[in-house]
Amino acid sequence: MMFDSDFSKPIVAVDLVILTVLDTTLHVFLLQRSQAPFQGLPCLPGGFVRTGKEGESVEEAAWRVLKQKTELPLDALYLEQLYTFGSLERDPRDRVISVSHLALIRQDQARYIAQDPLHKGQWYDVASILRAPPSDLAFDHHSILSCAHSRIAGKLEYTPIAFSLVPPTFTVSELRAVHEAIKGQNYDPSNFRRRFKRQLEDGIIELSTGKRRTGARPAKVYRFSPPQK
Amino acid sequence: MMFDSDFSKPIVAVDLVILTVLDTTLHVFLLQRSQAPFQGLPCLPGGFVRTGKEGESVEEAAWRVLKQKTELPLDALYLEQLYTFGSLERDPRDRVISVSHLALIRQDQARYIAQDPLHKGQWYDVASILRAPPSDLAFDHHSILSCAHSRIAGKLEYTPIAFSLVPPTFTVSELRAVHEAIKGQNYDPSNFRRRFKRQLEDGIIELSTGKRRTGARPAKVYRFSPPQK
DNA sequence: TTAATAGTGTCTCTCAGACAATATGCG
DNA sequence: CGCATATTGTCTGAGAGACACTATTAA
Repeated sequence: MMFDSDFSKPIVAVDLVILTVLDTTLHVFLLQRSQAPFQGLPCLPGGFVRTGKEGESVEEAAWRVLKQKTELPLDALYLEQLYTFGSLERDPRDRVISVSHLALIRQDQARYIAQDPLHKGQWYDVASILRAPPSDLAFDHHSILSCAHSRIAGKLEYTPIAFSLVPPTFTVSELRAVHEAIKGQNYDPSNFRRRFKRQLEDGIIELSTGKRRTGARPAKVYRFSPPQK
Repeated sequence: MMFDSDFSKPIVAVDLVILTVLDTTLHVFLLQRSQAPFQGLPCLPGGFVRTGKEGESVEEAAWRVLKQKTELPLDALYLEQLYTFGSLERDPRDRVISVSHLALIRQDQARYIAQDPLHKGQWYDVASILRAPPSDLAFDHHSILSCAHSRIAGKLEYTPIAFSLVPPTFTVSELRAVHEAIKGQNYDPSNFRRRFKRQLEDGIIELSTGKRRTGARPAKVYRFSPPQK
């Protein structure tokens, strides 16, 4: 029977594009490959999907890899599936199909990433990497990163995805800075504020207490409204 | 070495959501399962991704399955990857991860689907199936279909995806009928025409020759502008 | 002639971009 | 005080929805 043949069994992996906004620019978390192929090159954190008795779903695999390779606080993390990369030559060793994922983490939580001495995890500027030759990253990870960047830039327009990249309370400027980091362009503070206010009226956001100073003048602090019952 | 272990090898399949607009409503092409599990239930056409010497990419697998299970004219077909379904229980027999795809075919080409006597391929009304219990389709194919429907409805707003569902030349009404079939709602003919005209001015569409009668009065016929050099 | 669709025009509302103007805190 | 950012307000143009109105054909 077809199911017993190894013929139909490539390896399935998950790869993670973990993004955060550091110092007004979008950054991605990459490890350094400790062995061939692509030894020494940066690569996305990834791992194989487990099957058999200890089997896990693809989504569970993504969470597990996140936990094992980053030590990030999982409850502060946004995760969604991105795209499945399945070309024949993407791994020179063996046939590997990779289900890529997009993960978002707030700047104030991004520090907790483990500094695994073997892999030397590190945050890289996304724009620089995307400008550089694809071969600066291992495997087809340049394509995956590019795909992730397109996805988040697109979703920014019509979903509250930016909220995953900002602290629990935030000023209008802070939220705007996140948008600017992702889109790589500046927004008019006045016009951005107007869109922001609509979300306030819609009950998506609400005023918090206190003020915070990012620029010259302290600004009002907001938070996301708790989910409606 | 990790790569030799069967531990990391689920089966990878592709499943196809093939959509067309028949008689003003959105339809999906389904086969009837000839054996257990889910014997007799409708299911999406699918197949396993080949590895090894005759290996193929995930995308190639999708095209191959399309060819083998439908006999549709491939050059008249739009295809894009949708989402990867990877829960543990989605196939009761074995661990199968499915990379689902969305395919679109014009009504006038949709007739050529093979009537494989074993599987009884057939077009089903999408809205009815989505309204019915998920268990009316085999496996998790109800979820996959639902995902495909969301995708095409979303893309309709900001991409020229509807052009894949209309003949090479078409009237404004015909294009509008496609939009209405996908969204399940009617559009004001006047307002729809205005959006259409903008695409004309932008050079996306151009006037063709002749007229065509769908309603009482023959209408002008348009076509997509050939891609810019 | 009439029914039905093709096609045009208008009014209003929302929203985005550009940009002027005022407010407030810090050094 | 004076600078930088916060915050408010105004003007304009693009585009969507509602809807009135005219044009053209088949029956």
